[in-house]
Amino acid sequence: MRKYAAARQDDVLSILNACDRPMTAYQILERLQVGEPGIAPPTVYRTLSALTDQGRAHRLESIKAFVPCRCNHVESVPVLAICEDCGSVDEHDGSDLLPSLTALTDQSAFRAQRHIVEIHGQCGNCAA
Amino acid sequence: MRKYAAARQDDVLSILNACDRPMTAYQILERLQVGEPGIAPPTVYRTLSALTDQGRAHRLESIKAFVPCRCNHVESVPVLAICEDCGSVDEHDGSDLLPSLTALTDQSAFRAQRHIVEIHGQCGNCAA
DNA sequence: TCGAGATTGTTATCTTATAACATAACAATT
DNA sequence: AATTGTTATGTTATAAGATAACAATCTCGA
Repeated sequence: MRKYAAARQDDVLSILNACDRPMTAYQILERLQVGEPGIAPPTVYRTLSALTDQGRAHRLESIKAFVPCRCNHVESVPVLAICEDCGSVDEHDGSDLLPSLTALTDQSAFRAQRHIVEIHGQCGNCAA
Repeated sequence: MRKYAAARQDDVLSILNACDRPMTAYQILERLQVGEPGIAPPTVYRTLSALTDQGRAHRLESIKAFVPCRCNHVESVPVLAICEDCGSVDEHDGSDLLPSLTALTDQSAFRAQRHIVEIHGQCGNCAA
């Protein structure tokens, strides 16, 4: 009935990895409930929030969904390209953007902590 | 009872402009209902979606709120800096980011249509 | 004026997310 | 090992955000 956070995080991450599309919190919840019927939304949200804090998963703010991190969790600026046709998501390391971003925020002495960069469009397959 | 889209858009925009913080759709709804009690959520969402399509307002995806555009609606890449302490939002023209962003998406032949750049941190006042 | 098409209003509901509290585990001290 | 304080996890209920589906109204050309 009770499961430690780390184990649950691994479960959720493998659910995310088993899917080639971003998943919403409630889709993940459904999957978890197959094995553990009592799971409730806060458990999923807490787990997802731990995973995103660790950089092991990313939340796609603009579509309210989650993907596993495919970049070794090291980018300072994850860039997520979302295909509006097929729903696939591609992750890039956007560290190169940092100087330009800093130039902008320095204008107003803003101290940046977290960068969100999402791009909507068509992936290579769908645009072809 | 009935009001054309353009007029309603102006109403919503001046509500947004009268507020120095981002507003959620339901906060805007509340304000509208002062003068027009019958207004329902879909009206607000339709109006906001027209405004954001026109570039006259921006949606802050990461905090589910809206701000009026302060940049003459011309930037190809709006950059929104959100202060996590006071909630204020600063808008910048991120057109300079475009070359780097394009370099990333070109790797996978992704065709970008819309860029979302949001930065969380502390504004000049709060960081001081 | 009539009717097709577009716009706007309304109802109801769905999805997403979290507050608030309850319980269980762990750790430190005795 | 019992007591107590602290943190982690589970549970209930509901808040907040968003939209589908349909109804009413307007516009404008024939």
